[in-house]
Amino acid sequence: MRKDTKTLILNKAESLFQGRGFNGFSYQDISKPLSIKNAAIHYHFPTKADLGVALIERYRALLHRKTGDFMRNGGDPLVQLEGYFKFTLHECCSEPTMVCPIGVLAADFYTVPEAMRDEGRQLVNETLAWLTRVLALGRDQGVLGFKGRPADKALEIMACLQGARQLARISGRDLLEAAVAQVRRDLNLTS
Amino acid sequence: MRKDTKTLILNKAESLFQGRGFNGFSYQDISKPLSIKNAAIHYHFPTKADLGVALIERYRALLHRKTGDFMRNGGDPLVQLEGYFKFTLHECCSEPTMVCPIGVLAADFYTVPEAMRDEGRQLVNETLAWLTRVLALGRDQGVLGFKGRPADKALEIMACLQGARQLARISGRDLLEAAVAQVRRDLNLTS
DNA sequence: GTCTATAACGTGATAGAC
DNA sequence: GTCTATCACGTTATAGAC
Repeated sequence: MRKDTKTLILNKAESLFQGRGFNGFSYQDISKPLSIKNAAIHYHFPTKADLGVALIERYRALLHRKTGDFMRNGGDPLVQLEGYFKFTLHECCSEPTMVCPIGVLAADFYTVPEAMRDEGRQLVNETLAWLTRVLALGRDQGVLGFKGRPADKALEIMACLQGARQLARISGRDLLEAAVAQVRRDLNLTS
Repeated sequence: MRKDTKTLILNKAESLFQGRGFNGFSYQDISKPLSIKNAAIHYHFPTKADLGVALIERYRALLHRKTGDFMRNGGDPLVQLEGYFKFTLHECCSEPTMVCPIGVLAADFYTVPEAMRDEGRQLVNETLAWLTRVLALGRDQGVLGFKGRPADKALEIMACLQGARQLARISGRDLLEAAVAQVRRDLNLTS
């Protein structure tokens, strides 16, 4: 079950990226625990910018896969919304003390290569567009209740989950679950 | 109208901190535009940790002053809520492209000295407690409508504003205003 | 593909003159 | 309170052997 070095580097870099920010880790932080040398990292990712872009690209691909999975489940908007909440709570980050890639990207935005910024913009826009469709469908079917345009509600929900993860990191991880519960309450979702 | 060097350093550091994160700027980034030397910064703030703590402390004091001002306006919960929205939209950051101190702190949390983390925890807890009181009062008076406990709604609102600022930075600044508008809509606030 | 060795630079920090 | 000069270290990155 061993993986190739490139994947091991990406995995380690990902947890460092989400744990300490793009400027909060160095090549040494990756190479030492993997028992390799810095030069090996440079072979796979010539510059740190290349590594950063690869990280965002991989996360974006993961999200594509996930929203695709949600969609495949009969297209039921409730199932899709549940999938999104579950992803946010348990899959978007390897540990509860991590910050999701979008949060890291936002904080380090102007210190990061333009290619990473581009990836981030697409990530945000795609997620908002997907969530807007889910909400519109749910309200049309009468299984979701909210005021205003679906696009605005989608923005509010995504922002809330995004911000809740920040607050949870600073002040206690249960804040994330409490925020999701309140979002569900607002949408007239029981259970 | 000239200010003392210590304040000038703090001002410059603040915009760098909110613009690039705690690990995204150096003493040179402060000293060069101010036409002073690095050693002058070390005189006022012996270590970068001291500078970071001073930044959070100052922001926390600003927020205390603001929530005090809100309270003084007759204690009307609507006025207080408006003040909070206005602060978030226009006063919490010097420019719309900045990230608020809490967002920066969350991203850099584990790379930052413990004293800064402590300040951050108090900042979050105090703000949530204040907002909870405002919401409870507003619902008791019948001028605000929401489901669930005031503490959960306060968390949701604060998280939403926090996250909206992130998304706005990545994908366009109008997202922040749109998110606030939706929060107001949810609370049955017209205008 | 991974290594050793090294370059070129920026970093936070300190000592001591003025 | 601010300066010059300097330190010890970590950083990203490259060249070339294996």
